[in-house]
Amino acid sequence: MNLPPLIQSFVLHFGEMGSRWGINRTVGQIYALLYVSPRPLNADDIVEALGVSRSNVSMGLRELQAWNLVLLRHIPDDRRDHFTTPDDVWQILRTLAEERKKREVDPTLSVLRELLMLAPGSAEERHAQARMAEMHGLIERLTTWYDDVKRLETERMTALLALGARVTKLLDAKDKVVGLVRGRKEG
Amino acid sequence: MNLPPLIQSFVLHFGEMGSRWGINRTVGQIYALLYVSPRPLNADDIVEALGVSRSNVSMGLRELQAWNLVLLRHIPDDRRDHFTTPDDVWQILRTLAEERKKREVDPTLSVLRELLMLAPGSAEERHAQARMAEMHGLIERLTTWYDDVKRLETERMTALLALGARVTKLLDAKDKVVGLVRGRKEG
DNA sequence: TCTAAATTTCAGAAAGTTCTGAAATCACGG
DNA sequence: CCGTGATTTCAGAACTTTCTGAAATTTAGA
Repeated sequence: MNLPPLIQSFVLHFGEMGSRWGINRTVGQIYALLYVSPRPLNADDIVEALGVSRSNVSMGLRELQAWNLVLLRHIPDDRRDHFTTPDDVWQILRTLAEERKKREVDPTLSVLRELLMLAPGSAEERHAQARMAEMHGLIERLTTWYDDVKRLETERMTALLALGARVTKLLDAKDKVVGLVRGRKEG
Repeated sequence: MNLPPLIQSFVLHFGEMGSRWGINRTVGQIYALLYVSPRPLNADDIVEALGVSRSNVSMGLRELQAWNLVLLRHIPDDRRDHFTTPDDVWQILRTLAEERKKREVDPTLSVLRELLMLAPGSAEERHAQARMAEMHGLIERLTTWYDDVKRLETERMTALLALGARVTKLLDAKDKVVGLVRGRKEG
């Protein structure tokens, strides 16, 4: 590996965290490298920077493309494929959330739905099904909320984040106003 | 493995998903089994239900305890340790979020902070640092929001979820009211 | 304190994954 | 439609993780 110290530390950290994030070391390193690079890199640039085999880089880029985390760019007068990460970190976050949901949540949701359709054959199975229903309900609420919120523009998203838990104060205020209006109409 | 079909499907699914969630097959299966079980189980119950070795169950339970995902219970007149999962699925979700943050996010946040303190040695490093700053800013916003929201009681949490993206309408309404009040005071 | 059941530890076997170099395939310019 | 360079595929080597059975340790009651 042959990189400026600051970048090397960042790349190595992403490599180490890779396994916790469900990707392998090389994939993590490739992503990190592309993320901080000021210009698109081709596969050989990555081979040289990280000191791994050409084929490993090829497989890593393939996986990152499957995750929609890198973009293929073409440089004029250069046949080779070049890669970057999207500039907008919010967009990256959205992509990451979307892909993780697809891989880590959706399959479970669909298994739960299937199992909840079956008739329980015993008290034990009836209890199990009740627990599955609780889990299904929770996940469904969360994903519905997520589907809703993911469509917000970045600006509204940040406004929401900045509000934090104070959002519930707003909720209380709304309830009060609604109460007043009702009172006036009905009274 | 010797389980009613409905429960077996659930347990097998959790085993398969385990690797995507950063836990191993046995750990996933143990958790699933405890989650749907109507009463606390001891290690031998789990060995029998899942058909894995006693020591493997011991290690799995150990890991689940490290994740705070199972509770140790004692049954009167029985020396053996028994295990359950918490009843409240919201509590489970909170625990899961907390643990994942601790393992998957916090280390990166602290590495980013460190690297942002260093003086860049070149234009390349300066650019890299700017990218790291963007990432750091995003993660910090998100974790601050999370720290804020995780303290909400379940009821308020569900209210917030139910509102979904409509929460931003509320935000607009608030801005309008604030504007009105300001206008009155100043005008 | 002693005993026996319960639990944990640990070294090595089994299983799974990541990585490489060599060969195959692809695709562009002539 | 050929030659060259870019890219992908793939079998097996290297490495990592998971799992087991045996031995060691812990624990609760006699």
